Amino acid sequence: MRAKKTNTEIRKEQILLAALKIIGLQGVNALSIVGVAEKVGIVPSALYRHFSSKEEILDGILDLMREKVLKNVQQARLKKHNALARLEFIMMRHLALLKESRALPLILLSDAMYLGTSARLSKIQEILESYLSALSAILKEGMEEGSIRADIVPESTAIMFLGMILPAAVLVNVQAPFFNLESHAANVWPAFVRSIAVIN
Amino acid sequence: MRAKKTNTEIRKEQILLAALKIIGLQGVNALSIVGVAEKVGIVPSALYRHFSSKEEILDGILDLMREKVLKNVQQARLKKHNALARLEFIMMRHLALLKESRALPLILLSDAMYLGTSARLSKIQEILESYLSALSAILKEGMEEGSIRADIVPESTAIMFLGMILPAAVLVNVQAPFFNLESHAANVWPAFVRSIAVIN
DNA sequence: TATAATAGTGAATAGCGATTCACTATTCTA
DNA sequence: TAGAATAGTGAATCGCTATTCACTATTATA
Repeated sequence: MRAKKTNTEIRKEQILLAALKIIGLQGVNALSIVGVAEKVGIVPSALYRHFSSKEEILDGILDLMREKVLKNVQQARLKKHNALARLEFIMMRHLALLKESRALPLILLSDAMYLGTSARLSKIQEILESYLSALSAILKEGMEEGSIRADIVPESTAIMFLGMILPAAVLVNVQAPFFNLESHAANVWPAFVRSIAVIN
Repeated sequence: MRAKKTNTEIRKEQILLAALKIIGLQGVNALSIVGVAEKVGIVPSALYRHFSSKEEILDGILDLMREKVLKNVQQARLKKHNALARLEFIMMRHLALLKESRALPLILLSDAMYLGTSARLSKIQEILESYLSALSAILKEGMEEGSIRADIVPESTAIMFLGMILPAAVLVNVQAPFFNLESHAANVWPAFVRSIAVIN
């Protein structure tokens, strides 16, 4: 049966979401045009009405990811009002993101992603850099506030912050249901605080 | 011209090393039988005299990686005699490993790896688990020694330790020559120590 | 409502990559 | 040194996947 004719804007969204689901379940390499089309409910060739190539779909997914990640950072700024609270908020949100879909880490870690066009590599660079520099900015503010030690290196500390999330992502992938994100967060956060906070 | 007839044991090694180089340069997905055969200097079909399938090559590579990683841990036990020194040694060795070849992280993070056979998934689980439990063991010893705080959770701390290395691996891949592993180590290690060491 | 624009279809193509196989050359060993 | 193993070769196959295209159905618009 023929699929209902649907506006490109909507189909584009559907396609990206379908692709995201597939990636979350089976990784970037398992992403195929046929698979995506099936999930959307159209025929593979119809997909080319909305995206001119598979590459373009991957680019679109990266844009989605950028939004999700940076939105968390903005939210932290709005909802929390000191450096440590903001960082904790971001950490919790990111771990939650992991639970919701494994797609994000699979994408950022996939060789398929940064071995494609060089345009895609720079897109990934940009996402990582803006994320890390947002973290650095929060850290610097904390240093000025006096809540964060003056002798840390913000850039490296931002990477350590990532270090609470990335390994969790890997373990979620590998140990599947046995790895407990909540207790990971509960154990790891105080240790991180200890290494950067000023002692009262 | 015909390749010299060479003993299987030697060829197996050559094949695994060639595969490793390709992975380090271009990722797991770029690994092809043709590519490996070319690098070894034989014809693709000849490869099947030594490995019955591509899967078997991937398995072989995992075994290599297990050795490399666990050797570092053993060396640490031999050469250093307290928990913190051992951990620092392992960290430095692993960062050095990253410089030598980007293959290891690309393998452990590749969806291609753990979306293959379930046998391979359990192999990866085993490597990760034995690595993490070796770290935990060192941490526990440190707690008994009195050099490491009694209120940390060894298992989570082991994951945080990984958190110094994994993000570095990603940044090496993404930012290529601009990311400085040495200064990363220099900045990150004292912060880690601060979060786990007993203050004198 | 006529018609232009838009979206969907199915068949065909093209290329790549893993694997098989019959055959040949080389090495080992009895 | 003869013959059995062993390793290498090139051609062929097979399946998978992205992409194209001519055609059709549907929607929007003038």
